Amino acid sequence: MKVNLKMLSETLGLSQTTVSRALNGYSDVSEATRQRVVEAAKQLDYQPNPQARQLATGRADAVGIVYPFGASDIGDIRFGEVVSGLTERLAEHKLDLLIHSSRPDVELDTYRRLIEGRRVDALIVARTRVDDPRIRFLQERNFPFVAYGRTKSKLPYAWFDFDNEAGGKLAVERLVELGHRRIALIHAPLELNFAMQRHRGFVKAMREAGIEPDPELIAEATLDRIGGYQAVGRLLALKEPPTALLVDNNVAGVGALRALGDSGWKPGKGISLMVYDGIPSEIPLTYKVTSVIQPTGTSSGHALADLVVGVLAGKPLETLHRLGEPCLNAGDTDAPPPGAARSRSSKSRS
Amino acid sequence: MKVNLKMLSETLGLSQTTVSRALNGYSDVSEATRQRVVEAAKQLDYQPNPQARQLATGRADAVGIVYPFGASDIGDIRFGEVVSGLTERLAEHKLDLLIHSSRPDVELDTYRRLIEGRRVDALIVARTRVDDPRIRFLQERNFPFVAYGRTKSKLPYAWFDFDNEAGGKLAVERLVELGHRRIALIHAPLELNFAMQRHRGFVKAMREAGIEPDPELIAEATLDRIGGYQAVGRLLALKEPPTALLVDNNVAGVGALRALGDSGWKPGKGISLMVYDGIPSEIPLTYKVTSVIQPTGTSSGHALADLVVGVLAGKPLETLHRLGEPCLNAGDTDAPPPGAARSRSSKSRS
DNA sequence: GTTTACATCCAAAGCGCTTCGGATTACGAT
DNA sequence: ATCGTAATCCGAAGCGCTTTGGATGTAAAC
Repeated sequence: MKVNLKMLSETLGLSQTTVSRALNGYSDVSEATRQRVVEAAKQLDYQPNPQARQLATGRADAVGIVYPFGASDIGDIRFGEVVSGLTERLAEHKLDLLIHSSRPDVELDTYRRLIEGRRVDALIVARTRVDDPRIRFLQERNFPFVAYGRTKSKLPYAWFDFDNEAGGKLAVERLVELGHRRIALIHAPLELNFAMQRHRGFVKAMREAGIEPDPELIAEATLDRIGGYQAVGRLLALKEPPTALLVDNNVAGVGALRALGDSGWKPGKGISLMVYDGIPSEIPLTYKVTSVIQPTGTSSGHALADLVVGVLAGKPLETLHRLGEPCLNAGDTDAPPPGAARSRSSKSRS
Repeated sequence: MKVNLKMLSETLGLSQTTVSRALNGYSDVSEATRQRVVEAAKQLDYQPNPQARQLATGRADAVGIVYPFGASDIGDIRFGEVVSGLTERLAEHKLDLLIHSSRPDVELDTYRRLIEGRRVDALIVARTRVDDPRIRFLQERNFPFVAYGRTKSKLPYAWFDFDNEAGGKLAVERLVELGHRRIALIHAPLELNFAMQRHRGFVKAMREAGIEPDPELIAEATLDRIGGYQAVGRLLALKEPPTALLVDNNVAGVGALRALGDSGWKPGKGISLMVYDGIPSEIPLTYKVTSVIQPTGTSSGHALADLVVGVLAGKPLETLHRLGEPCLNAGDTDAPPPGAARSRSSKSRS
């Protein structure tokens, strides 16, 4: 038989009020009784009924995330890790994660249902777009949320994102250290926030290195394998092809890798390759692609959870921003430009 | 201001009882009033408070799934799809999906928390093991659950699984049609349920085709890329190597593919390759690997959801089994055995 | 005209928890 | 003695819904 507050309080000879307050850490119950209560609760294996508590407090003790229906492309590889870190950290705050999926066209309906049905206290908006209707929707109703990725918005909101500009800079610096000057960027469409930021980081870093980026070497590629494949084809066909390649996402990166392979390229020789986010680990078996990687999915999940907790605690939104620091993950696809002295790269600072 | 049952019933001039019963489809309210009620509810945008309802009914209107913490290997690629299909179908029954993650060593604690905290009405046990403590745990407490994958258990339980034997048969039949007789199987450790079943299907199908499987051609491989890579190496080193290769999972399959590539193999020539589950679509760009594939993740999700609903409805567990039918997905890695007439394969029935 | 049987509707009692607004006691301060 | 204060504790009123056990009215059965 499930024990409830009433039973617990009766066996203790206390009122429900006191027991409840003792358990919830109120200050108007003596330390002695609190001990007794806690002890008895453990003894009887008392577990408060969440629904009753939620009804009384008006909270839902859950946060929601809407999963893009049927998605299995970019980001998915990491999604599991994010969920993992998220639920782990949320659990520490007694929050559950409610996951829903919906097709993009009815996404807002799903949001509406979750909000108006009071099933969640906050939402996490994944895969933000540059101009994101979901965020506008939530801001209009003043519903707590955390954005996973930034977006254009005048109003303050909590977000977690990667420092995409810094990542571009890391990549360029490394390639320049290797001796490259004709560095190409293959980037996703610039309406995507991350693409825009990475592009900006690339250009800025190039200029800081004293190299004016050659427009010819900046290739837009659709966010799929074919895009990367074709972009490499175009770049290799130039009269003066690049000596190094930076791909701003791993999906196009796979295509780029394949295109290089088809052209007889071998890792470590000829063109130097660097991919943002890292090629999914299943692919290269015999060598590793050098990449600019983000914090792990798990730590992103933790960060998101912390932000959610902050939002729910009513902290000012301006303070609720986290920027994940990218880092360089050296692989086997670094290569000096043709004719360069190898010494350049070995002199490089870590 | 959020409208509740009381307000709704007052504006209608009816009792809360009647309104509630009207909304919940009881038969003791006239069709006329039901119409009025439904209409008014829509008008006022009435949304019942789930917590209150749950408190009153004792249900949680949610099902839980425990996600293996930090997992990013096998199955993950599909996991998103499964979740997607699951939440979609569950939503039709007004059930939410609660997702938790936990490290394997504290998995049972997570289960206990979810159950005793009454946060969920049922659980989905993913990635079943042959002897699964989680299932024993749930059966002991008589808590509703659906297993995603079968397990050893005397007691009846609801499960969804693939017809792994049938899949092995499909594969073998196809290879035999192509003219192969020296067919190798690379399989995961047999303590894994799926591996055992697929192995059994392979052997059975071979015998039905009149071929006694050569133990030399059955290679166990660890469930990772290296395992597949090494297994292929061993097989190719035989005095009489196989002319066709069947890999029972896509993780080892990637390794096998790489091993073949390193040996100078080209798809469609030399060894015929077939992989269970299909190589993740990111990998081969210029050709497709022939594979035995399962129903999509989404449809698995649907099936799981249906089973959950069945369990909650109290249907006899013996009736709550679903077997996903595998099918052959023709790719470019089919190849006739050396010296065989091509006509064999073209004569094959679809 | 009285019964029986439906068909409709409703009052009130929970579900198990939180919390507001006191009550009670003890004790040094006045 | 009396008062003020602080420290503890508790009664009772919800939170918003479902559900039991009738009440009421009406039409068919006797």
